[in-house]
Amino acid sequence: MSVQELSKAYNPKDVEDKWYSWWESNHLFHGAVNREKTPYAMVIPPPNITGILTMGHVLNNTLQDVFVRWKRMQGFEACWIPGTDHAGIATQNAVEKSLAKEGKHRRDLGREKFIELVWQWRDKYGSTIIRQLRKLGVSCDWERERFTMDEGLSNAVKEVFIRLFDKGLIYRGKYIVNWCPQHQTALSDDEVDHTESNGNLYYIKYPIFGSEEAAIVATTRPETMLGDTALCVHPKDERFQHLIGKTAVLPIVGRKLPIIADDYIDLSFGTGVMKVTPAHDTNDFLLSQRHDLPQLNIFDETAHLNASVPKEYEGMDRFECRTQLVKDLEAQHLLVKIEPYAHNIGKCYRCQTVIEPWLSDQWFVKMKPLAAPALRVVHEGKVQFHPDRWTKVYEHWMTNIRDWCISRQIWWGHRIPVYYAPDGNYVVARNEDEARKKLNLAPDVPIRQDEDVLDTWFSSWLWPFSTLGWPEDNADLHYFNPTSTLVTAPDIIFFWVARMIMANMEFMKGTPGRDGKPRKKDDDLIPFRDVYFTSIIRDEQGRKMSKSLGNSPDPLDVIDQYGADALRFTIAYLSPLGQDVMFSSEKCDLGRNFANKIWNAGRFLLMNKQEITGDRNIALDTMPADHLDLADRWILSRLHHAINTFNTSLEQFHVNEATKLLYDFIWHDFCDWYVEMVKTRFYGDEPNEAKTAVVTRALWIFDQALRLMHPVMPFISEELWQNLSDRKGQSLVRAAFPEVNEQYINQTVEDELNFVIKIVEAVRNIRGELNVAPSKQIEVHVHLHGEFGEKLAVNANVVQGLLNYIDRLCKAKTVPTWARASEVFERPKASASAVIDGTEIYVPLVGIIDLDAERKRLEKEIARLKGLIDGIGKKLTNASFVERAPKEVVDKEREKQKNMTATMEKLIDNVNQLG
RNA sequence: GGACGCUUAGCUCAGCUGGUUCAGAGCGCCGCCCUUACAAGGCGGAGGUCGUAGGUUCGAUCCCUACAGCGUCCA
Repeated sequence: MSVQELSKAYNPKDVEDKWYSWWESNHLFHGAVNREKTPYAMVIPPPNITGILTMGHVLNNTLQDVFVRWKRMQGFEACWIPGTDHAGIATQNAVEKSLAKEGKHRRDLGREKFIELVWQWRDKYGSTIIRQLRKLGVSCDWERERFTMDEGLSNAVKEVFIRLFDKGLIYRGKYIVNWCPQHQTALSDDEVDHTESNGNLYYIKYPIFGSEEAAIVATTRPETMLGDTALCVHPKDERFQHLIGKTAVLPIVGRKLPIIADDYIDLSFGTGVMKVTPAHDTNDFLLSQRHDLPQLNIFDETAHLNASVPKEYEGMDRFECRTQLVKDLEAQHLLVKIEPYAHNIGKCYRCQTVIEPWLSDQWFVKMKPLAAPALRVVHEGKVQFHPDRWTKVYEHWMTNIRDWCISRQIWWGHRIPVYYAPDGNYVVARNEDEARKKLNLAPDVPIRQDEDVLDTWFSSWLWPFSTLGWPEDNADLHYFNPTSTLVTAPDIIFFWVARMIMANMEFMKGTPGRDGKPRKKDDDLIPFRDVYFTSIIRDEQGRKMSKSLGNSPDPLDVIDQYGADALRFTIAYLSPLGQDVMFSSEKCDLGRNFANKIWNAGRFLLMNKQEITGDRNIALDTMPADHLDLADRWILSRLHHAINTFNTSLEQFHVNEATKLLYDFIWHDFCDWYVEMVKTRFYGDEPNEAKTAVVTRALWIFDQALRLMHPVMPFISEELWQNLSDRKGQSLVRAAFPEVNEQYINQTVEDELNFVIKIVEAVRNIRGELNVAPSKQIEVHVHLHGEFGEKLAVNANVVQGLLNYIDRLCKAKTVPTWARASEVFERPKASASAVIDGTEIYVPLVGIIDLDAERKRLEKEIARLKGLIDGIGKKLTNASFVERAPKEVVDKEREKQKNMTATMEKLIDNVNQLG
């Protein structure tokens, strides 16, 4: 492997696709039952087939990949199951839209033909996002890819419906849905656009039965009064205590309405008396359930008034009716006033028709019994949320859980497995034959399957086990479920996370676990142990990234421009646990520059390997332990710190910390200091055998660094790793992750090298501040004093080694002087100076030095020290500090005071010496 | 209206359960350098009374309370 192959700048395009297809074709991401290993499984939050890759997906999937690659390298049997979700309404809309272009409606085709068309659409466009994910480098087990409409997953859905139905947990009932009278379908909440619009607030008189009094009610939708079945006030509202329990008379209609009390009422809105229209307002509907009120539907599916209203309004359009009704109320002097009022109106996001909350027949799941165990496992910490605060949100929702409306009036999705006989009897069955048997129907009697399909979430809540083959019993399911970590966005904590916990706990009961025995305990029934809630990606102005704003950069463009590793690194670096992220593609400079730095560090080491060893292949299995010096021991100590911190950070789900650590370790410790120090030895006069040890060790450490960074930056790390040594077909994907060896962590060594670093920085500061040209060779007198100076001074060889480093890093010639009694020390004239941990350095610069500049520089430092010393002095003269603070703290302050004072005094001497 | 989160350098953010010369990093800015890995780079430097007001403590960016601003979820 020759260095000529490495270009001067890193070019991700040369390496990314190449390695990805190599990894994939070698099945390196595949996980399989392996009793020797502990499984680490994850399921992907299935993106929907209409989607394209967004920055949210980038964050989410980068994090998952970091975790799964890390665990895989640590020797776990890692398995990350990918797949997609059929997204009922969104997909149906996409296909209907293209049909509309041909001037057709789905009803023109009929259900079967239409669904065929959706499948064609799915085959054509449904894998876009999956292809895009590969560009990001994610190590999904593609051999296990699933789709929520697959046969297996469809069977799971059917099985679950039947089991819940048989258990009495699924029922049919009335529910308010978002109804689009134009499309004549229910819409999900997120398909309704809420826009502020200017309407009116109508104040209407409702006479109290058997009294002269009237209650005044404010409403934005007077026409719905025809469906009123009660009036409601707040139980603590003093104004209306006397009305509670009485009866009001509905104007125009004459129906008697009970007056009830409920603390749902907003005391400050309108008059404080609310009309209750259960069939046409969601909150009123819930109120009617609590108070057992009738629910009167006054609209048909096109939002025209039906037969349950007085004859003169029947057949009217809802808005026409409003106008007429207002006129009629006015005529009867029942209209008090009309005020302009701005409020939110829900409109169909496709046709902008005003949504009608509409009462209709729907299927429900009873949630309370399912919620109890799911609440318990989170409460007891068996499933842990990160950040932890989501636990509270979850508990609140779960304790107030409502039944789940699972039916949708669309065609694309899992059709509800309910069959009706002509007499209206119905059964739940896996297919028509079974239904006939259950209903006891002859083959020639017509039978009808329910028209509705199930909510898409009704298939995705089964994801952690349906993807593993359930309801078929198999080893994968036993081994990989429960999975380990789920990474997802917090906005679907209720839709998805909570329901997965419920489903897993309900349906895994009795399934054999890892030990082969039927599962009973909560620990075996949970779907995952940890849930990581990701940040929300915003643009630089803090707005959510959204399709309609068009403010989201296309991740593929970003990858094209910066490389996948740079994007991954940057997004991980920018995403603290639980905080939103302000992203813009320019921020990927950070990751790209880092990748380039890594690349060039590798290039440099390879060049020197070639130079020193004559391009011999070097095995990097073990750390060469010969010819170690302080710098070597230092970088080893730093490396093992880094491994330790990386692991701890990821264990705590602090991915951004792990990422920062990589950056600091590689850029600063390794490149800025270690590599610069190693150059001294590469270009020095040590025997070649020693140089070989040095370069091999540097390569070995770099090899460790590549392993460390691989979970975050898989492409560049693999490329360099392959170049470092002959890997004989092995991949970094499955190489061993570095392990901490405490032996290498050595604080004394770090302190000693930090002493050298501080000297170098002091000399550089002198050069910079006094404008000494970088090319100018200078002399540095180092007068070894103080803790480190005196310790180091014991061994002249060690001192010389360190001074060589200083020479190289400062472009200087150091002159050591010893602070021994026997040595007479003469301070060099006209020198710039500094004091580091008691050791003094002098840079004699006759003729170059600007004495005023040096005086200013020293005085600034003296002033800084004086400020610190004064601060400490104040503390130490404070009797209560000395008495109450722990002794170590007080001692430390005394020590600091002593050292700083000594340093300051030396500097003052130096200023005086300048003349 | 309820719950939660955030506010630190010009910008984006670290600071992980009060005390390390604690006030930091990256970008941007200023100065000097194409020094034989890297100008996507190196070296040096200037920028902040840690949102406001109180409180606890010997000691507060950190803990408590209130307030202001921003944001999310629920109603």
